[in-house]
Amino acid sequence: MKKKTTIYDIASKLNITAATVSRALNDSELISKKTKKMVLEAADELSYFKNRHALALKSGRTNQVGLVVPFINRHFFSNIIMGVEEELYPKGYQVMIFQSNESERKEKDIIEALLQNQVDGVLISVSKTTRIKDHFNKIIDNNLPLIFFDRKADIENSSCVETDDVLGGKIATQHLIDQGCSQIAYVTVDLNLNIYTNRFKGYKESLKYNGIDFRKELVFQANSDIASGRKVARQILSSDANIDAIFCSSDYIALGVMQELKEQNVSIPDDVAVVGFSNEPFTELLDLTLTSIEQSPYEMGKSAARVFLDQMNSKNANIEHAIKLKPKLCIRDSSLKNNRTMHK
Amino acid sequence: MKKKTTIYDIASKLNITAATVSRALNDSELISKKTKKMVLEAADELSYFKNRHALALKSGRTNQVGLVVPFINRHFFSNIIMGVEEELYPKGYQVMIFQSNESERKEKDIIEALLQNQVDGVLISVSKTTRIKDHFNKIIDNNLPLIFFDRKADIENSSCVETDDVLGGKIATQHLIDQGCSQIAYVTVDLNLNIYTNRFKGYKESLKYNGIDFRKELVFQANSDIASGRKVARQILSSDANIDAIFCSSDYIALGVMQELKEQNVSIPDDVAVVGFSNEPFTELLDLTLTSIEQSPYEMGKSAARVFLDQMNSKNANIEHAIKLKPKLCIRDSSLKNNRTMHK
DNA sequence: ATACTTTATGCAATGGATTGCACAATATAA
DNA sequence: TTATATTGTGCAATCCATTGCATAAAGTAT
Repeated sequence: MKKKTTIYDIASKLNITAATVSRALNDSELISKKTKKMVLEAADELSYFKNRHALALKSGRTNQVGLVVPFINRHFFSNIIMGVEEELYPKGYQVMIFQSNESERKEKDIIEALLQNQVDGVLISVSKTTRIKDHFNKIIDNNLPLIFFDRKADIENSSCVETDDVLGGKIATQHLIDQGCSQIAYVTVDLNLNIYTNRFKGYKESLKYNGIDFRKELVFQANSDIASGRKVARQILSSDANIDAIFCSSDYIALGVMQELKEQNVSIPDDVAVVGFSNEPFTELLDLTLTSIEQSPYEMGKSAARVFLDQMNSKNANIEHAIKLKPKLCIRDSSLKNNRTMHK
Repeated sequence: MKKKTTIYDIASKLNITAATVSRALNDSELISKKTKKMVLEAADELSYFKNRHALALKSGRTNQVGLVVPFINRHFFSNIIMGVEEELYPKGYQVMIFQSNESERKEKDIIEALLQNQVDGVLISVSKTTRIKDHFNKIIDNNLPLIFFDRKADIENSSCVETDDVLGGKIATQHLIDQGCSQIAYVTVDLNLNIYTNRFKGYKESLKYNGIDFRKELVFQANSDIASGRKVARQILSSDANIDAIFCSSDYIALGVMQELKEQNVSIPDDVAVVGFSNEPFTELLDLTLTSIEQSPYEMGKSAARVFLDQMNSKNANIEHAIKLKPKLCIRDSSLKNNRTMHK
């Protein structure tokens, strides 16, 4: 069982003090070149490396930030992680990644652990089930930057980075209208969640802007999965609503919808155009590629990381930032009507 | 700027010593119930939490493990992370996740950082570009468990968990043969990488086992992407090889192949059956779903985590484990011939 | 050669929690 | 009441690196 090498080991080997070794290792100008060289060589020989815990204990800073997401293995979140990492790693920060599994309990535990770790800040996307917010306030109480991304909680002195979902809803709807559609069904997920109410809002605003009446009977509800998409497609087809487009607030719903429409011999996009939301990787791998709204998770991660850095550098953890990222429309086959068709 | 609460703060508030506070917080039986209660209440009031760095410094243990993957946002790796996390989190370990970006340089840096963090062990999937292995030996030198998963390096006293790729190649090929195919084209990626040579080996072994001659001209090379898959499909179709199946060592190649075959009006699976490898999420989302080999990354993560725990518990970090996980065949439309067809 | 800089190093405290040993306080036995 | 357990706390060292202050050694000026 080999003991770890410390500066004391180096010091005693060279018959000098730990203080000198420490200074030499940190390239202090107080130390002669000769000694520095000696120390560096001895350090290498003994395969020494700094103990970050001793450093953290002494300095109170760790150069670590906590990053909490509901699930690591979702396309959206894993790309946010990428963005955060790539922004923070070059600045010397280590990113500690945790997943809450959408559990309030685990989220609390994680934040407790992060505080114990004395992290320099926390970036988090709130779990769906979280109702209390003591744990967030603890972060603020400790004077640490707290940055929410995608899903926020209402906490004073915190910052947030999110997608402009209203705009997302708008541009998707506008696109369908531009393609000549006017009877646009809307499929929403849980309207208790902010992101979905906002997308819905965008849909309605866009209709209004284009002078199209909003029809309540064109709004349907589903879960964010394929089976639910198929089911809602059947509902839509069997209703009297004579629709020419379906805007789904989730790509998985859109996929289910497309599968069902195809089976029922409804032609996409000519009979019915389809648009999804989130731009999941599969959207462009399908035979009939799916138009969708890109939320740029990678950019969101970078942006959140930059907000963190800002707050750190300005010494004032309390400046609040609120950033809304513009979503982008990715037009694909499911909604792009053939020009010849349009000219008829 | 609020200072962090320490046991000394609690101690002075209660006119007792830090030692007593420490014991009370750790529920030592040396401390009276009355004192414990006092301490617990004061701790809560001052919103105290332990400083993990002080703990780590004292004990030399951190209950943290390092997890290094090439990229976090790959389906395969993010699910490995899930597996590791779910196995280790309940045991009180924190998993520090890092990505090497397939860079040897970054991999080295990360391991240096992990050692500085005094992690209790390292789980890693080696970057493609890594040639040197000093950094791995440093881990072993420090007597820490080193567990490779999916991609290993040849390091003494380390363990590894990997997919039995030979078996994967075999079962995919056997399946195609069972479907009545005998002229099976094989598309490989870089044959310098272990996983691909092993899959190829499985393909050949299976042919032999079934008494089918291996034909060199049925082997093609491609990169693991869609465009490359389309290209290789064109090559295959324009060659004289009269094939009835294509086994691709990557799902992305298989997707490209299927797209191209469809465009050229080759019927799948009746004219040509197609099988991929890795069971990417999109395989079951396609119109024509793709048969593929599932490598169970989640299980791989769990398994790697268990190996780590084993090594920790046996006090002997040096026992080597070598685990091969059995891949599973996921049969879908791209290879499953209609029974009626088969009976003809 | 003496006084004064300049340069290089050492000493010792610090950060927060733990823990072996010592000791005080209380309880029990004689 | 005195001797002996038993129970509850305190003291002080430890883990490792940093850093203000003191001091020794070498160099320069007079």
